[in-house]
Amino acid sequence: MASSASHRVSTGERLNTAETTGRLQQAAAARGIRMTRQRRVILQVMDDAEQHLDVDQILERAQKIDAGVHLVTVYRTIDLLKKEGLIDELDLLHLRGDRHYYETHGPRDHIHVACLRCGKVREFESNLYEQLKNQIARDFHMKVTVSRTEVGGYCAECLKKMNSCE
Amino acid sequence: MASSASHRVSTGERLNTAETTGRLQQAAAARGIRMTRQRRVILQVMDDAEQHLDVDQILERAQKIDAGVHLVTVYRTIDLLKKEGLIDELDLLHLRGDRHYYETHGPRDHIHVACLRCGKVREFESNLYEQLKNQIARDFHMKVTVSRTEVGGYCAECLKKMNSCE
DNA sequence: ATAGATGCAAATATTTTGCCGCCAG
DNA sequence: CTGGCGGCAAAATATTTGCATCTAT
Repeated sequence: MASSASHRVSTGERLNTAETTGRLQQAAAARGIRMTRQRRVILQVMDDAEQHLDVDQILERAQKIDAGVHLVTVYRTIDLLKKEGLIDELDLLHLRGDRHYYETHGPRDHIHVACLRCGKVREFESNLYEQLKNQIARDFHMKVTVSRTEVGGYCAECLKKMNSCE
Repeated sequence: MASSASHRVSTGERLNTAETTGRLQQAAAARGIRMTRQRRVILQVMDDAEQHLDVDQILERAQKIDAGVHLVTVYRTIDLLKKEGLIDELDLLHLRGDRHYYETHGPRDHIHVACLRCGKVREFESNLYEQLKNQIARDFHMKVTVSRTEVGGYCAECLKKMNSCE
């Protein structure tokens, strides 16, 4: 949908303190995933993303690094990474249509908390969440491998505005 | 679509102990939602559903009651109910493509727990979940209105099979 | 009476697939 | 070398919209 403006696009200048290759790239290499030019770019985009991205954003950023990256390849690479469990898929409660968002799978699960009015999305970690997943695993005797929690509501600022104006 | 057989479709004979009209229908009436023939049917389908349904399943069931229900109307009615907060939308971790599923918004939130191998989906309620949402509301000073948690993994049966065979 | 709902068809949006030439290992 | 990968176009899926007509209130 070519969002055009309002979003800062970092084309990858955030360097980690110790590494030139990001976590995703290393993880992929460790699993023996064939490393092509396009995949390297897409992995770098994901590694450098400061937040979840949708497919078009991934494509856009990838093409800034290397114009020869095709949308289809983004889809195929995302599929691969999803299957390998290296990235997570979100839809943020369909705040903006049925777009999907992706982010690297960090060491700890977090919850996405979205404001239904201003659209701001924040992340939340909690021991309670870990406990909850453990409870499910125990109660159902199952092995939990993925989980996704998205919470919507109205943030403090929007609540204030809604009270004063509306 | 349009699978002729194999699915039991209860065309609405499950009577509640005290009411003839389901909770959704009542809630909709209470909000002054204009009640058309089609909407009545769709609400009944949702009320009678023993589990989450996707759009095609809703259409299929609705048409068994009244053939003159159009897919577009199902979409529009779902939108309406979503906006009114009367139904919840799920995607069950995209287990089966990007289909969306809908269910009436019960008095208490529950978590959907899906087996990634056999596809079985179970529901889970927990006080921990309520606590978690409260924690988010407190920490962010926000009013939480919707939440969705979906957990995936391997159920006890599948774990057994995977150990013995594979 | 009339605002709002529905049906239908066509438009959009999103994701997947077939096929073939190309490249990493 | 060779099997997997990427590009391209086209298909498949999913959802939304314009408009004329109909209907609940």
